[in-house]
Amino acid sequence: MEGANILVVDDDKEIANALDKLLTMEGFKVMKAFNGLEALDALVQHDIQLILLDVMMPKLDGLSTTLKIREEKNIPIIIISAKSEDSDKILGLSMGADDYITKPFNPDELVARVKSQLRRYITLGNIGNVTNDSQIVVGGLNLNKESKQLFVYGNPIRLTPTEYKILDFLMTNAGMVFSSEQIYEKVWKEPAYSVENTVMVHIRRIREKIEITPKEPKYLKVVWGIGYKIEKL
Amino acid sequence: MEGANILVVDDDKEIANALDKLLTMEGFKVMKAFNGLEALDALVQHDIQLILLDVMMPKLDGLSTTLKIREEKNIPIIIISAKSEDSDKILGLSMGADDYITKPFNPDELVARVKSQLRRYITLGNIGNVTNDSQIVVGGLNLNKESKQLFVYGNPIRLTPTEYKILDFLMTNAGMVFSSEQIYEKVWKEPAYSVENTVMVHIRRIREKIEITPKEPKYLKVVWGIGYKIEKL
DNA sequence: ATAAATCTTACAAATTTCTTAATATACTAA
DNA sequence: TTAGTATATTAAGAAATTTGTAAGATTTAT
Repeated sequence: MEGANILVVDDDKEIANALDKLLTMEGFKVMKAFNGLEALDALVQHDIQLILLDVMMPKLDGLSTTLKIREEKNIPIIIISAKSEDSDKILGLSMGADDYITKPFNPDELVARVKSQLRRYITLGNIGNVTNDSQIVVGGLNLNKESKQLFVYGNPIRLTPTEYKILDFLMTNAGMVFSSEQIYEKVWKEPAYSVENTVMVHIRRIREKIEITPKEPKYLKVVWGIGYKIEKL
Repeated sequence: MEGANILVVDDDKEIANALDKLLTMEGFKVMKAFNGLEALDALVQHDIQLILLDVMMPKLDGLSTTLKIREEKNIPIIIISAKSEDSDKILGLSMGADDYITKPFNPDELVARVKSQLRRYITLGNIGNVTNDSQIVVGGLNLNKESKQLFVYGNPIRLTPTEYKILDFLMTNAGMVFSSEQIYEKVWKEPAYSVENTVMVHIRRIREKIEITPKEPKYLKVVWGIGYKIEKL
């Protein structure tokens, strides 16, 4: 955690400098940006592990910046703001921020919250360039495209290569429904001449692994909200 | 995220019930406990994804409970407390809590913070029982024991079962050096009768995968600081 | 009740992983 | 340097896993 790169974004240079000093003393490496655009730029240029983001800034404000960042990256964002009204906090958090601190803040509390966020981020093994699209979450399923690893409510499930490819396809197109031919052509990348039930069997095995309960909604046509259908469409 | 199990811990039953109602309305499943001991019990009994924890409670207070939980689990902990003094917040956060909310709280902000924590936790693919020692980091190697996934400088490497077991053993005992017999007995859990070079071959493949450079430090005796030695010890 | 769609099961083919063994290279000590 | 031992490499067959096929069972819709 020592040595983590923190980006401080605030148009008020005094505050930015104060934060810089504070965090540097704690052993972090600090970079500064003075508006949202600069922040976005810094993010692509450098390997940053946490962002402290002011709300009111010229060019691109903190909330919009948060939205932009979340399109790309998943790093912890702490919003710092003079607005202490609850509605602002809620707005900030719902836009993807991880914490919201109001000015004036207690320096020690800020440091504590920074460390808390970093601990979570780092503990979960995600320092680095984890972009948002490196994994797909649908319901209780979480497919990590990097490691080709599936989690079902947190429990790791070992997928065979084809099983992975099928789930990947279905999850990236969650909500849509496909015929087995469509799945076959997408996954095997070759025309499905005969209507074998190869895809079906794979689906069956996937269901078994992720424990689609075979009781209540018998005769399922989907895999947990992920489209799948055998008959022609 | 809908349907996540939340444990509410507060000895004040009115507050506990209010939180229950609030969170249930948001679509969460809520369980209640009325002191720290009950909370710890609930955690082993049920699959809980987030804890809301009061500080002042009989039997085992919130801070001590936080410490206890962190010995075992890594789930998000939000402390709710009447004490709004900064020192308390800092204490709570440094003990491993993920957020700290003071009473009286705005219900919407609380919900927003709960969702924020869950989003982070779930996004990172870790709903469930992620214990703190779920991964080992040695040098550029990062072995996730939960997902049995190896990362070499962030790049995921697919390990076969035996390769995983060997690396797991070597990395959990990083720094120590073992004979191939020792490794064999630990990993295969059966006595190494003959001195085959099975282990050696596996080590070879692991090295190949993690790209131990075969040039410079030729005739290696270690795998990146991880002990391994063939000759008898 | 019948037909179509979906599911289940079992087995054989294909592929991957593991073990063995034979051989090669590097180190160590006399 | 040379013999002896430790470590590496490679190849090939055995074992285990993954994949594809097909035949039959169940569910749904008509």
